[in-house]
Amino acid sequence: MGIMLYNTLTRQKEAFQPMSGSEVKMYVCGPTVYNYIHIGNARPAIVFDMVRKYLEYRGYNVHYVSNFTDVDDKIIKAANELGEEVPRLAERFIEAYFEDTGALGVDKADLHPRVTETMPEIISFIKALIDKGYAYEADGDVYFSTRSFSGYGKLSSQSIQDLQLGARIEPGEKKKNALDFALWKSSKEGEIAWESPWGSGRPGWHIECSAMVKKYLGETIDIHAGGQDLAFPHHENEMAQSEALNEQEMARYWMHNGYIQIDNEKMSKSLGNFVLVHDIIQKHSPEVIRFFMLQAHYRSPLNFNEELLESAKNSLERIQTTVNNLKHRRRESADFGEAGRWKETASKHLQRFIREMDDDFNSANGITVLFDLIKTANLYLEEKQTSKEVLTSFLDTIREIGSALDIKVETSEGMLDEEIEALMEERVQARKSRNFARADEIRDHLKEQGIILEDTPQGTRWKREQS
RNA sequence: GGCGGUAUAGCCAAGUGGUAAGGCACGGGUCUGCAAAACCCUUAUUCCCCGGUUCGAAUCCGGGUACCGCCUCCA
Repeated sequence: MGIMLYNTLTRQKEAFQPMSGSEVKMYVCGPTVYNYIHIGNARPAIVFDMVRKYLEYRGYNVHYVSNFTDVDDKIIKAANELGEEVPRLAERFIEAYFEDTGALGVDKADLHPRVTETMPEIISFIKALIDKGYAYEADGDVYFSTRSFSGYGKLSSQSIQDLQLGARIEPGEKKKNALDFALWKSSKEGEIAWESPWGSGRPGWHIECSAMVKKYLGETIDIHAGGQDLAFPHHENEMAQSEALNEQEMARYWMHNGYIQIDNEKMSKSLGNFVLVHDIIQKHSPEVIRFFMLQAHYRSPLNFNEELLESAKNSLERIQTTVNNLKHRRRESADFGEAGRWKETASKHLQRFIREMDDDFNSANGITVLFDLIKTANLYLEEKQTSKEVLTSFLDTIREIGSALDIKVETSEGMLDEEIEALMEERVQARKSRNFARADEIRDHLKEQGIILEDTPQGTRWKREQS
């Protein structure tokens, strides 16, 4: 049946059908780089990375572009406060972004265009909008005239009249209509600026994405994604600009992820509950954070706090433990019993996983299937005789699902050093001679070093304790 | 005021007409030299409330309530 996805534009699930065969053009709005990213920024990074990887898993070739807003009011403000040059500050936080999202298992996009490197395209985009009568200059600023674009409001399903009520004109703005928005802003004395036909200034916020999408992916793309709050005004405005100029649909599918809350409250500076990824990964492993995020559907609101992370850690460990136990059993057991009724089990689970994920990237249900498989594998491990073939099918399937979601289903084994191996051997002898005091002493000693021993009918297995 | 989202066990979270997935935590049991891991049992007669439609609703309709978000360059 193929992939179904929820399209914000039509407010329903639709069959996913890219424009050209298996090629998918996907654009995700990236961060404004003036600080470390917080946990709310991490969600779109993670969920759309998941979407991308799942599409690839399903055989699509994804062209993935995500921008950096590396010049805007907030960056200028932050730079002033720190007494740092804008480009240096932006560069610093771009590096931090890659570091943080990389830890969370987010792959780099194929391209990460920056505003400052897209200036010629932005300027000609604006010029073309003025020429077509969709934008006007006012004293060095350029505004998009929302009234001139008939489709304005269709993404957020609001009428111009309703929007008008909430809109206002800030002091100093020279727009004709409160709903108009800046394409180009003239610079103040001493501010970082670029030359343009309207004098020196910098781009407005929304125009960069329109220019970048067109430059790097084309006039129409398949998927345009971002946080829910970007739907209005950011995406609405992007869409208006692009469709006014190109006279064709900007994106076929619009995807928006739900918000993250901290203890059921909005994360905001005034509440002082900002959680930076940079900080939280000092205390909780980034793999757990990714797993936690994917345990909820991407469009649902998601509450975040450390207890929830702790619980997610235990859940993930259940998977890792089973993988470890499967590996141990396959290694230690000389059994090659009949596969029997277990033979098809893993592949059936894999089919279920695909069915769930095909339904609007429901990673929550995908992970449930993984747990069902874990349960089945654990039951199989209770059998006296196990077949290597079945053990391998369980292991391979768990790994396949793990890699489709890019969650960490197995812990790194590392090498045991000689001292530890010697102690384990000594303990085997101690247990044989029923010297349990010594055996327990060794087990406790190793536990202090993060090595956990478990005795099974197939011998002693070990695993490293997770941080 | 306009637009939108969410309300399911102690906690998290699936489930859009067919009789409540899964995970975490808790309790009991099996296994074990003891543990650990695992398995088994137990844990929501019920899905925010009130009406309605239906043979049948957490799921559809009407009306409420609560919380959250957007309309303020905040993902």
